[in-house]
Amino acid sequence: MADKQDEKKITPRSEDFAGWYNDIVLRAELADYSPVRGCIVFRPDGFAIWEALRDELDRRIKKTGARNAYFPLFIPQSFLKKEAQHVEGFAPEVAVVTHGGGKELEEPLIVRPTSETIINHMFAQWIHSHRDLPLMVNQWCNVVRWEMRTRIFLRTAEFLWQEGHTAHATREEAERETLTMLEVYRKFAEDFLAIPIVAGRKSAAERFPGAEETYTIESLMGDGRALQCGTSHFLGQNFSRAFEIRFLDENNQMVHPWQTSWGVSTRLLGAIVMAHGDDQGLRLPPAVASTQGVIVPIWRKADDRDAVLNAARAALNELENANVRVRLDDREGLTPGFKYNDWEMRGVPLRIEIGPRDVASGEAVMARRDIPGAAGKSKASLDGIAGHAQSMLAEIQKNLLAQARAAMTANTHSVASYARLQEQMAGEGGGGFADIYWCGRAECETKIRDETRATCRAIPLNQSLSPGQCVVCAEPASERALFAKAY
RNA sequence: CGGGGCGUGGCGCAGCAUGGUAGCGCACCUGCCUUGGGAGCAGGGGGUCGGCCGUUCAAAUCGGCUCGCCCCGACCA
Repeated sequence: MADKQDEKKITPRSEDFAGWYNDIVLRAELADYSPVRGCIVFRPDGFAIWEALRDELDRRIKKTGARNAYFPLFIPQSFLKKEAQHVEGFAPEVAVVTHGGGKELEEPLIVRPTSETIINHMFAQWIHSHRDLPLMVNQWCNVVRWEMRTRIFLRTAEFLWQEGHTAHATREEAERETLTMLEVYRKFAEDFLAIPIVAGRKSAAERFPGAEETYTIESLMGDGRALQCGTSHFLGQNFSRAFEIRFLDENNQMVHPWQTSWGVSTRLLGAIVMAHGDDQGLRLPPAVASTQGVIVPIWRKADDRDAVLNAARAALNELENANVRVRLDDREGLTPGFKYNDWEMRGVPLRIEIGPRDVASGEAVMARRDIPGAAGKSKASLDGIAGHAQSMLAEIQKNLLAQARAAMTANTHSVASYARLQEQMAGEGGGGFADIYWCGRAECETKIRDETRATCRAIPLNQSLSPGQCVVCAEPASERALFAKAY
């Protein structure tokens, strides 16, 4: 019997984080492996999360003034080579199409790993005057990067994302745009995905190939490893020079525009799983859950059945009318216990249990996914159930962020010596964030990486600290940086 | 590419040392009975053991080769 139970359970998070993560993704039917190495299938429950996330972010992006467009999947190979750092960064992981229509192509096509090159090629033809600026486009698409090692959602050979590309008349305006989008991402991650974020600058080593500055929203997962959840790049004039984008400014001078690009990907699905999941399975923030609440009817005797189901349907109706995304699990032949476990695995934020006792008392049992076990159960009157559910969902949304933030805070350590840093990063698995003074030099960063496997995740914005000494070389350091082992 | 693990019904595994023609749990189908934390009983269907070659009267089991997957590392969103 114990064996039967164990088989149904997922790998405990504390025992094997990677195994736990894979179990949840597969068992909650978010995604499945595909016949193609490194590529995954997004199953309906997983894709629904992406759709919810995409719809919300799309609204927020459009509010900043960007509009959606679509550029081709294939890019002439020569385009990649136009920007020196860019080609160096991406060439090794690019898929190349050499044949089409039964013939070898005159010039091979690459499958986009990102679209700076082809978009800027088009920008060069669309931008002639300062009146054409700013030009702000965004596209939702797939990209391909031939990664050596893949992890479901976190790093797949093909992934879905949005990439925004903008061109501006002045450096200042482009820099402002970079930070505006970083803030859009930060708020989106925290308010919608309930994932706590550190917003900061990347070190030169971690910068996007071709960018002058890269900013990141970084988070910490349950195993103490950091995950880059989104990036916003200030490209300077690197691409506008490489692709000869020029315009006449107000002074009749021919100049290159200043540019940005920014993106988030389906990696965020992995972030949701890792930031919120527990040993029972997935825990979805109500905002992204396609099913926010599930009603489980319970009856013993046949004559209870109708009364229970009637009450359940009435509740369903009221909740639907209040725009709560709810469903009734009236599957026959399954015990309530099975259904509880099933919906908990799938991450549904709120469960509403209605049995004969509840019908008699005009109540329902509300079970919150964010608080496991009996502690998360309470009663609510069936009359006005929608209001109860809505306020409870709002609390769950807030609480998931609070829980994740508490975990991140508990795993962030201010470290004053190199020995302490090594200690924190020792052993397998993550070590959380090490908040250190760093002089900013690549030598010290490399030393840390080589000796602890931690890398610079972010140099947090808005620091108001007095200068200190680099934990590695003891030279003066004007800023603190967060180092961690990363996904 | 280096290290580790693994390929046997849909899933998880046993069988392999001492070769004899495949078994268990879950899931599935039918019926009865059940439903407040992963129900029970009975009866069913489904695999030729990743692939190839070899040894043998006989291979899931022995030998060789090969393909694939997962995990850890280097690369990266």
